[in-house]
Amino acid sequence: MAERSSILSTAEIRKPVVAASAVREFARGGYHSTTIAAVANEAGISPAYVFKLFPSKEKLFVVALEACFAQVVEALSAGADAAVDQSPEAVLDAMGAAYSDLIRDRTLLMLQVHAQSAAEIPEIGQALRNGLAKVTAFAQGRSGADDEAVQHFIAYGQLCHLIVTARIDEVPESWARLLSAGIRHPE
Amino acid sequence: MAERSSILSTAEIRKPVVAASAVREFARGGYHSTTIAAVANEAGISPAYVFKLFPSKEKLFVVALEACFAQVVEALSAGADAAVDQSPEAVLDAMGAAYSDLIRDRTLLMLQVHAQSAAEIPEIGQALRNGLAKVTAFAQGRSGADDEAVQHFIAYGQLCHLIVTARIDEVPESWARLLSAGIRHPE
DNA sequence: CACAAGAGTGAGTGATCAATCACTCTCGAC
DNA sequence: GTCGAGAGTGATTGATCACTCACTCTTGTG
Repeated sequence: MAERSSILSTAEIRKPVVAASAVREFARGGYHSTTIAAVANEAGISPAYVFKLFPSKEKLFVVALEACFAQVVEALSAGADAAVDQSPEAVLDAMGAAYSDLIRDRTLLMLQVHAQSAAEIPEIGQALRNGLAKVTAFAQGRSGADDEAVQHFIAYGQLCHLIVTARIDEVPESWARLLSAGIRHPE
Repeated sequence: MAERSSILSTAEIRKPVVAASAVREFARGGYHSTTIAAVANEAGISPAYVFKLFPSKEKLFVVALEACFAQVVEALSAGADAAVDQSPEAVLDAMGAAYSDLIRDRTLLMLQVHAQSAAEIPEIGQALRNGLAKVTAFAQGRSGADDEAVQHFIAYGQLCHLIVTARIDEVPESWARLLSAGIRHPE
């Protein structure tokens, strides 16, 4: 086989791959009801090896959440670059559209919701705050919008999370259409 | 002892009491990591008797969530009655203040967040949609505000949930102050 | 008193799961 | 070729938990 293609051991190379599996599985089941065996299975390795790569389930969730927020910031950044013009309003708008695209498959959105629910676990709460700090600071710094506009951006992001997790966009009643108005839906 | 003080059996009388214990315990731990034993303990009965009163953990959670949303609507109603005037803006504003008061102790808010995380369980998802339908329809009907204002009301309620669950209001950094600006905090 | 019906529980049971351990296998360096 | 380090796993373990069952206790009624 090719020589070790860098200074990374194969274990170090595998970590992000397993983390990606963890993102998907934790997004499906949440922290408490997702098993290490499920993540291992998704990654094609044995459960025992997951614990060789990560010290605990908690830490694995934290790594998955960090990967999630990194992808979110990356998507916002790409969206901002593609804005029709670089005014604060246009950039925030483009970021919103990019986020809508990103969460089309629900995975990254669900993981954030599950993290919120598990935030009483100190390391998870801290990882959640770190992620939100990155997203909020990036949205403000990149767009140059004022505080109020950024707060509005995040608030409607949270509304979007509610709509998707509760599948409100599949409800035809008027209260549901009211909540979903102007929000892009998955699929 | 006094005669059966109505047509209700003592089991029927106990159900709402146990449901209130379930609200508190599920709010603390979420659906998956809260045990029936914890709820039973909080209610001062045996775990076995919880299953005499409710058929399953799932159903108990649903009943707790229904109780939660009933209290929310009740609080919004009382808040609306106390509005400085009955214009849509003033009524929505008063409802927001009443909601802030209601969730001061985090319990009802956390339960909603945990319900969102457990919404993949069909009965819980349905109960969540039912609760949101009641809250949204009530907010619109009672205030008479237009769709956009009601959507804004719910979106900022969700932002409030994020701030409280992640304890963002305890973070002194600027991104956190930006998100928390103008939102009332617990305690 | 007798007894029926409901209130309430103690002691399980079977399943599940995070975490561990003792192992085997591969492969590059000498 | 042999040695050692890292990759990777199967088999367990100890704990937890939803749910069940067989049982006792109480109380109101005839």
